[in-house]
Amino acid sequence: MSWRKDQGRAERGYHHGNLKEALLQAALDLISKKGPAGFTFADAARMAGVSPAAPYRHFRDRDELIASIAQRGFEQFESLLTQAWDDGRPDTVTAFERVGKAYLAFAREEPAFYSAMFESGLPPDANPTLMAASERAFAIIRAAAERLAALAPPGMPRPPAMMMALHIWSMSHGVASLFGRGDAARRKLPMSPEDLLEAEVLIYLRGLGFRTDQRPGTAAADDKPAGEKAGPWGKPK
Amino acid sequence: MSWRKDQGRAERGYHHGNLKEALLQAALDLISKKGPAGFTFADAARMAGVSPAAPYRHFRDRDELIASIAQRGFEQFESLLTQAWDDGRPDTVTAFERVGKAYLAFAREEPAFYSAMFESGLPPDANPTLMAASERAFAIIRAAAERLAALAPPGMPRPPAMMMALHIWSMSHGVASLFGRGDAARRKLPMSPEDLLEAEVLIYLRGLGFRTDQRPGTAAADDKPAGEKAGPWGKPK
DNA sequence: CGGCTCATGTAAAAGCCGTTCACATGAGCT
DNA sequence: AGCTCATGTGAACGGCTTTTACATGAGCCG
Repeated sequence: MSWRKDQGRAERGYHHGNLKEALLQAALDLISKKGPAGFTFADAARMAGVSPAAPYRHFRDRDELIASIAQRGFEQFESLLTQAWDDGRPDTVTAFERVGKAYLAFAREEPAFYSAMFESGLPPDANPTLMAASERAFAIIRAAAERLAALAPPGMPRPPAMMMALHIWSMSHGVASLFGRGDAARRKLPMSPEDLLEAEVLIYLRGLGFRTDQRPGTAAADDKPAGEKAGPWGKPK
Repeated sequence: MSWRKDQGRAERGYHHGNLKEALLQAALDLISKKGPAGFTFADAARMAGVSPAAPYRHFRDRDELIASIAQRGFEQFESLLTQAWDDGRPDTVTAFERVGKAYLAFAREEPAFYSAMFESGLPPDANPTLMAASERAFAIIRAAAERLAALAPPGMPRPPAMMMALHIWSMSHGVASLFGRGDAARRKLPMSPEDLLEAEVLIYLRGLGFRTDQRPGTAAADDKPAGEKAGPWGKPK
């Protein structure tokens, strides 16, 4: 936390100087505490130390603020996924799993962003730039699926890469939204969401012909027989 | 639509006679139109033709109304899933897929229920009876997973049935909540959500050692070699 | 430096919603 | 017939969203 005049409380001229940013920050705080429904425009204004009408100089209405947050969320999300994917290093499957973990980490650590992005109830077609940001983030998953598809054993029937990407996305989102957030969490689970998703993805990949019992440092050496070993699921704890 | 005094408009004594039910109906209408956030208590009262204070004779507050709807939703959901599962007839895998389709059908055809159940932002621990209803619905999926697990080829590593159930649930919920509702739908898709989920589940099951290229009328005959055939994905349309 | 202008903030008000409270009504029982 | 209590009403409070007219002062131009 480090704006110029802290918390907008004390000496602050007629003009705030950084209100737009302050409102976005305040909204993030409030959404993470009370969900996107519980957040109010007036609260954000109060938290920034301005009158309830001030935010309208920066956002057409409450929805536009939420959309801005969602947009910013998708950008951070894209950057996080890009980093996790790391262009498929050290090997495709490892990187792919890292993407799944990054997905859950984002949902867990940035619940406010995640809610704004996926649970705000905004019409996705209304905001072209928002939809574009969302698609850029999905493009990472899609690119990863593409690489994965190219690597799948031949002779197996194989779905289009787009479909694989959608599958992975739906698994990740399903786990995240049912079990993802620790704080105002949804349901209780005999294991961590991360473990749940990892096992799910590994089984799915095995269904595509990948051998997932263990992975070497590089993709090239990845061709041992299917294992009779432990599998991706630990003890239920 | 068939209450006693239609729409509460015309001659209606001081007492409504069926207000609780009318409010639930009205709320369902409104939620399906504007989402659980856009729904207002006052609107429901107006639609039932009573004063804004009347609903408080039947629900402690707005949240309790939504919780009632979620509860009712879980009950219908449970009944639908039970019917779809049909105790595993004619064979386990077929019945299992039917459950997945029923899941999506519910999300699509009862978006108001689905929203109230999964997207209302209600604290799930606050309503013990609601949570119980939710768990009864999940128990169907869990029972189906149990049967499926028993059928999985031995020699394969196999996750606990509970985990399988959670996997299936997360896939279904992920697809439903990302692509499920046709009306105020979320994202565009090159295929139907049903096809997407079916392929996803089939690949997952194959990852557990099931042969899913084609299914016979009964589970007993289900032991042909893995197919090199078309697979669960059609043309992308 | 003086003055203009326009982005940015304020105050006030209208309209809506959730919620509460005292009060009205009349359905059903005795 | 009369009582009672569940059910509905009206009015009121505070809070939220959004609009409108007005205030402020930062940045620019001469």
